[in-house]
Amino acid sequence: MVKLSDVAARAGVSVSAVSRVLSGDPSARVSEATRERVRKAAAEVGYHPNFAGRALKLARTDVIALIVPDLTNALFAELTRGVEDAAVARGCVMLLARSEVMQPGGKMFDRLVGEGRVDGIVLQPRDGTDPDELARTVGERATLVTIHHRIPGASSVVVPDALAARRATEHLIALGHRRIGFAGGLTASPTAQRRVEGYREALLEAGLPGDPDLITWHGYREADGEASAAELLALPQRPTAIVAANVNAAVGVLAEAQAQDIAVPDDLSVVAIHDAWTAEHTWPPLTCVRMPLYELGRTAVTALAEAIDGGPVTHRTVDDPEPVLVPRASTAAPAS
Amino acid sequence: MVKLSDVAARAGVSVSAVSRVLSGDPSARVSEATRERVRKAAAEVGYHPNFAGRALKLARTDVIALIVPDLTNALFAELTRGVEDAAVARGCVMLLARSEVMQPGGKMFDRLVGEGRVDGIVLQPRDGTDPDELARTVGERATLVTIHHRIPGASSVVVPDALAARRATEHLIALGHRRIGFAGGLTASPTAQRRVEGYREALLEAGLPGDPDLITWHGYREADGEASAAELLALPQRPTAIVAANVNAAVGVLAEAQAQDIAVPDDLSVVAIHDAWTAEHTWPPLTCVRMPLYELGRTAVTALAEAIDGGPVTHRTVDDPEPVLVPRASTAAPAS
DNA sequence: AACAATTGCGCAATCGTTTGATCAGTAGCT
DNA sequence: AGCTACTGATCAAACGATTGCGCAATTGTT
Repeated sequence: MVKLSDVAARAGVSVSAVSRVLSGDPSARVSEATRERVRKAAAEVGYHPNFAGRALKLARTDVIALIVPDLTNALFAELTRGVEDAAVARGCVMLLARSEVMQPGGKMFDRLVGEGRVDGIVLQPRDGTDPDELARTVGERATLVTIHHRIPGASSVVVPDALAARRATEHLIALGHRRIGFAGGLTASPTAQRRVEGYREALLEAGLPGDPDLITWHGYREADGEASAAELLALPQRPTAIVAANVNAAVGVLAEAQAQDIAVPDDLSVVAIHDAWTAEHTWPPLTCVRMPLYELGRTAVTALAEAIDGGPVTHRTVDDPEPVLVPRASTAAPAS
Repeated sequence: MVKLSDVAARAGVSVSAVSRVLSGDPSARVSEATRERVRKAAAEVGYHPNFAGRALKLARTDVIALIVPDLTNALFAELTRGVEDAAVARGCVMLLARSEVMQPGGKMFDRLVGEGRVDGIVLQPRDGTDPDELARTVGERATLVTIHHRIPGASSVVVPDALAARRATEHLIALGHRRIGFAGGLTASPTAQRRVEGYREALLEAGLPGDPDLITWHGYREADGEASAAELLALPQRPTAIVAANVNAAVGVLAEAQAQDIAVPDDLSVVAIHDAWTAEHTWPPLTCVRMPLYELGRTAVTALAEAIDGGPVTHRTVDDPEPVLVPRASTAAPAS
């Protein structure tokens, strides 16, 4: 591994000079001729600053961790890209981890923050995580930004959930649906709460009755979508359309409809909040409301960087671009 | 951040003694009484060894990187779990990256290995990567284990692709199919080559003719599966069953069949190589051949650890557990 | 021409950990 | 008592990069 002193020897200067030149210290007093020789020498031997030495001296690793509940979820693809792009733009490396193994309070989380392996963490808490307990276990030890959730003492970033649910519902209303079901996440999930709120607003505004039976709280996974659909389709007065709180749940809704021989979209329209490539390949392809997840990731990194630099705790909502409806084949006017 | 000297002061001993006790140095000559005091002090102040200091001294980070083409692919879930479990068992942290941003030869890859951020890398090359070029850009700079591919000079681990394809094909033959299509990956992909080989073996053994028209080479993504299905279903003598080289491609096959109003499994059976939770939620649920991807991940870490410790380059095939057929609803006896 | 200010660069301490060398004290042996 | 052998613990030198400070040499000022 080529080090600073190798470059220094080759350029015929001291290590300090090399360090200053290569790190671009503006207050460094080094002649342009020397700078040139140093840069040339560094390039020739292929110098890269040793990570450990640098981290030790600077007490900074330029690593940020992104912890999500489930890496395989297509929804995290956009988020991950956003976080990674923003991290790279700041010269950081992104360390990605599943929250299953990287539970706050867990051994691995301890290592991450306790051993000073990361400068900060972007965390999407799992559904059902208690915010207060999370705040307690993280405490002062790590710089944290949460997404989709707010916990005391940490910055957070969310997407306009209510607006997205509203757009989805409005789309169905515009098509002529009057009995619209909602397949939501867990009751405890603040995201789910915001979404059902948007759904209710849209109904209210259209002068439609809000039947509580039409709202289910199962969760965000396929199986949860199936359960929601089963519940809604068993209703004496079955809905003609369903807003699913998430693409995965929507896939479950489609599966349950298929299993019950209910044609989509002829007998049942389905619209999902969030978009992902998986939505294009279901049958029928899913109408979605696309959320600014890429920007969510970027914003989270911005918030994290500010917090690391000692900035105040902030709570942001990503509202650009707005949630937008992506019409596909799973929605149509009701049959009747 | 509490450090060694803090623990030492609290226990009333030198830092060296603390270091030796806590790192469990067997050759250390420290009395049991002192050991106890040190451990107690460390626990009381919540000591974690500083990552940077340790890495600097030991020239080892205990971080391994896993680089895959696409994080959102459900197939990587098992692999990732395997790598992570094995890494944790060795006291390592896993850094996960998309190969898109972490291309060997790219800036980020350079930082990873050049700055000494990782001890080694488990890499799944993207389809179409030239092995020789990969070997050249990585060179001596990083300890590497590739999965699914072999490149000169690096250890590798693969799964029994031929056997899996063979099991899938045998399943269809047992159901009574005689005209079986193959929706393969890219021709350049060695994985795809091995799979088509297994497919051919099964046909041969059953005494069925191997029609080259029945083999397509589009790729592993949904769209590729659709293209493969379109090609196969347009054949004058259409196959009654298709072996898809991968779950995602199989989803594409299902979508294309739906689009053409071809009923699965009544008019067309579909079996996918690999299993993933997504396969349970397609319509109809996909019959799959489950591959030992978790073990692939574990084995890759074992191979990497050996290579890091200076062991020889090895090439392994994970053959325990064997590929096993998971029957679901997408396969049945042919209609005729 | 004398002095101050500035430029260009190197010295050496520092970050936290590990580890070979060292040293004082005690026990064992003759 | 005199010697060796061992025990229990400390000292100090690394690892590689950063940075405040100091020291010449040069330039600028009067």
